[in-house]
Amino acid sequence: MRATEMTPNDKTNDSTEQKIFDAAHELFVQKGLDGAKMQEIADRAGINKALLHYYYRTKDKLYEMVAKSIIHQGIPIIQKTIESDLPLEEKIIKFVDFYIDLIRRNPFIPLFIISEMNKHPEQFIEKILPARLPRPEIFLKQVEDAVAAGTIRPVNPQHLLLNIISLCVFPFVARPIMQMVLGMQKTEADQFLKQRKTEVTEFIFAALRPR
Amino acid sequence: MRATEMTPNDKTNDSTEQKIFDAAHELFVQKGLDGAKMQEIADRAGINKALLHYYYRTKDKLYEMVAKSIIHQGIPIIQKTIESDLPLEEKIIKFVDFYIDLIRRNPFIPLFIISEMNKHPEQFIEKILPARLPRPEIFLKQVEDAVAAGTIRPVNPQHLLLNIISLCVFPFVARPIMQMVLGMQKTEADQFLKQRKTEVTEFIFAALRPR
DNA sequence: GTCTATAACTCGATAGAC
DNA sequence: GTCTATCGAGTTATAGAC
Repeated sequence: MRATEMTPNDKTNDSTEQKIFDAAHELFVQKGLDGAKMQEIADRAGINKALLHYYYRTKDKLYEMVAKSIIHQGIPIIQKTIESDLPLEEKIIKFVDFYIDLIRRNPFIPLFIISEMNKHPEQFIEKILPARLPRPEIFLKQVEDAVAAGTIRPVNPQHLLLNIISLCVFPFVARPIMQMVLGMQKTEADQFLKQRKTEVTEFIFAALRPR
Repeated sequence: MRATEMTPNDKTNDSTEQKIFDAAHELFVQKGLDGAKMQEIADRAGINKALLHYYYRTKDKLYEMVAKSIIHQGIPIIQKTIESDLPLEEKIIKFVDFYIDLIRRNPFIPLFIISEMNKHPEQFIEKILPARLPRPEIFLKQVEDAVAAGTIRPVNPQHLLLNIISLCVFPFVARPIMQMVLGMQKTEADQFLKQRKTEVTEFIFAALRPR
């Protein structure tokens, strides 16, 4: 009953423990802690309900592991980019590029994080979030400097960061509504979201162009 | 047991029925259909669990009423603005203004809609969404015309609409994460979000300025 | 390690007194 | 209309055989 002993090659490990974890990952992301049922997780993993408890003891513990892995997966790449010492323009391009790629590969993760954090804030902050989150100070300073140097239009650095993230993340989070309002089918929406990278980058740079 | 007979002056009606509705509203918005419990709703309303069923028969029916009222509350104002024949510039200003006001008054609503729509899509589309959603065609056409006339930079109209909505909505949806990453306290975050209206408007117009 | 069976519990819903 | 008491379905969790 060692849930903590992760084998090195996570990806192609089809041990029972891993199968359970993968099934749980899928269902928790889709339905949240309350919506996902242990029976369904067991079914999807192709094993018996009792085994879930054998490997992970409780639903909460299983959830905790899944949520942690989700959070810890995306953070380093964001962190590396935002905290790097690349020049501002390059940094923005890279950030948008990596971030949208990351979300396209895991489109349900942002909504999972946001809504679970709203529903179970204590649990999330205490048990799941890492000690060290990406620190935006370097980026904010770079923006200030660029404003002072006149290479970009005067903007509040924090609002700018928030704008960039909003433009990257929100369309994926609100995808079902977007499809309805813009009258898109699934494939059209896929196509449309694929264009976001260039569209967002252009939009941001246009907004930063000094007068 | 008439849940449909809403008294005209909804707001200052502290009938039992209304108290239940308000408590349910608060909890469903916060925790969603699965997370909210009837016992908790009863407690918050200061009445007994049995009364919930007396007035609203089932949890699903109660949820349906709450969700409908939420959806139907915001739509007309969005619709009026986006479908109006105001000139493009004014329309964008008004849209951002109304939209951010609406969300500031009901900061949990967008996340509620998005996540419930993801978790219970059939129920939401069939029972809760109104027959007629806001139609963006007029707006999209206006953008095309403005691009053709050279009054704004060439942009894809659909992406522009999505950008505007993203900039308005996302910061409120992701507020807890924003607070953590930017290291803000509640009051600071309030203050910061208050600035979004002008910040977003400026950002959009800067991005649309023709070269 | 994996399964069947079942205990223990949560929660939505109902019965019935007042 | 409102309450107490309780039922019954669905879920998490455990016991125990293999």
